[in-house]
Parts: sequence; C-alpha cells; structure tokens
Amino acid sequence: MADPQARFEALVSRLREQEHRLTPQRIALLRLLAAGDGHPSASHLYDQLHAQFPTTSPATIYKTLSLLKNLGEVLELGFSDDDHRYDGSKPYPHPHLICVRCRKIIDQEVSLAHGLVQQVARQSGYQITGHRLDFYGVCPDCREGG
Amino acid sequence: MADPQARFEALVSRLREQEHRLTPQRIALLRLLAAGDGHPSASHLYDQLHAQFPTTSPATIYKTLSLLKNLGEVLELGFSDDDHRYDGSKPYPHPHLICVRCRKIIDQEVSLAHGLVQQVARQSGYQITGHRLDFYGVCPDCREGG
DNA sequence: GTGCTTGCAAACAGTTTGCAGATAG
DNA sequence: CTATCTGCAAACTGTTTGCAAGCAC
Repeated sequence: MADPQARFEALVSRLREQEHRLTPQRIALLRLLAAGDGHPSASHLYDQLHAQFPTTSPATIYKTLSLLKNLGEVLELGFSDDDHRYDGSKPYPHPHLICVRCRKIIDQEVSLAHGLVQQVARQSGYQITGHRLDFYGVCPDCREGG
Repeated sequence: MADPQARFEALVSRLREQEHRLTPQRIALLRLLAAGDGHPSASHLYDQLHAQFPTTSPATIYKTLSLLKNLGEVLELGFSDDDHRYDGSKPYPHPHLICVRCRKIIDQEVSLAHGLVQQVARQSGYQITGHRLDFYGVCPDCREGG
C-alpha cells in the first residue's frame, strides 16, 4: 500500500502526460482515490466531492472513474447486488474480503497458487487472462454487534 | 454432474415437499435447469419457455428462480456488467471459467486449498462464510475465430 | 480561442414489484 | 374453494449518455 501523497502525485502525472485536463473536481477525486481509504462506492465519492463542490453531479464522478479505469489506474470491483467499489491505491487485481453485514471490504494478501491458473488453462484449453477471488464473511465489529 | 432426469425429479420432489405448486411453466423451467446445459441467463430461459408458453413473462421466470435460490436449489452467478447466470444442476458454489469474448461459462474442478480460507480467517478475524472464484479467459473457439 | 469537461436531465437495462385474473391442489 | 401463481405493466436502481454552458490550457 503506497504512500497516499506519492500515489496522488502519480495519478496527477499520469493524467497530465495523457493530456487530460486537471480540473479542481478531478484533483479532489484523485486525492480521495489515492487515500486508499477503504473501497469507496461512486455514491460515497459523490458525497465527499459534493461537500467541496456543491454543483458536482454523479456523472462527473462516473466519467472520471471510467477514464481512470481505462488508464488502468483504478480497479473497479463490480457487484451485481450492490454499488460498485473503486480502488485507486492498488489498481491491480487482488483478493478481497467482504463483510456480508456492513459491506466493509478489505484487501487480502494471500495469492492463488500460480499452479492453479496453469491447471485451469491445461484442463480447459482456455487462454487465461485473469481471475477474481472474493471471500465473504462477517467482520469482527459485526460479530460483536450481534 | 448428475443425471439430468434424476436432477429434475429431485427438484420436483423438493418443490412438492415444500408445498409449492407445480405449474406447467415451473415443470418446464425445472427441466431446463436440470439439464445443466451451460449456465443460462434469465433471458435465455425466457426464450426457451416462451416457445412453449407464448404468454410466459420474465416475471414468472424471475419469481421461480428466486424461489429456487431460497431453497438452495439453484446457484446464481451475478455479474455487474452482464446478465446473471443460473446453475440448477450443481447448486453449490464452485469455480467458473468465463470466456471474455463469447461469455460461455464452464465449471472448473479445481478447488481452493482449504488452508487458504483458514489463512484468511486468521489474518483478518473475519468469520468466513463463503467465497467466489472466477477465472477469465478466451475459449478455444474464440481463439480460433480470431 | 479551442475543445475537453461539467452537470443537468433523460435514457438505459436488467430485475423486482403490484395487482387482477387464472389455476393447482 | 382458496391460496398460490401467472403475466402484464409500472417501478426501481445504479450507471450511462446527450447536450449546452463553462473552463483548462
């Protein structure tokens, strides 16, 4: 997990070098994403941005997130039954652990045995391009809370 | 992968013993699900049912799928960017391999090392209740097709 | 000044719900 | 006969798009 300030500067440079404009709204969004503070949803990001820029609309959030996704600078975790979550501090795929009660999401440092991917490739004849591993559970806070 | 006929009969018995009604539409849907033919989407199931029962509506499909999900007799694979897929022949969680071009989905027989789940539980303090593992790749047909 | 960006509002797609008539048991 | 089920239509939700005005460069 990189230093938020360093990550923020990396995101700024990336947009600049790709000749995208650095609007105040984008700067603020990059700061939020670089903070690596949980795995915010678009509406969570909107709430925070809207506090600073009262005219900001969800469309701006989605458009900037889409831009960053395409640059490979933000990881989108899509859920079919919940808001998507975004990770701008660790934009490469990695396992997550999701609390089924409060929907808190934390990163996991375990990794799939490399051999497992090769085994799947061999069994199936598919060219494997990626995978996603999510664990579901109840976080300590929610277990206590009852 | 169980025998489709046996699986169909198991589904029928399950509904009967739970005192749910066996309408012709449900019987036909159970047959499709028991066939274990790929991992159909709701709209795919609708197309097939609609051929037999021209007045059938998506609502009926969704309601019956929801009933079967709650009984634990159908596995729903939700996707945020695509239709959900349903598996009525192997209703317990298992890894899937998804073609990113044609969206074909096949089951995988690999399993997560049991120790991996324990490692996550130990590291996090979460009570792990489940997990989902999807592999993404390009299937042999799509590799050839170009 | 140019054209990318913002932000409002409308569109979108898959799923869910409400309800009146039909039907399984 | 009665409660459940069907199926139409409308509602819902999170996300995307169209477009005119605004602003970064």
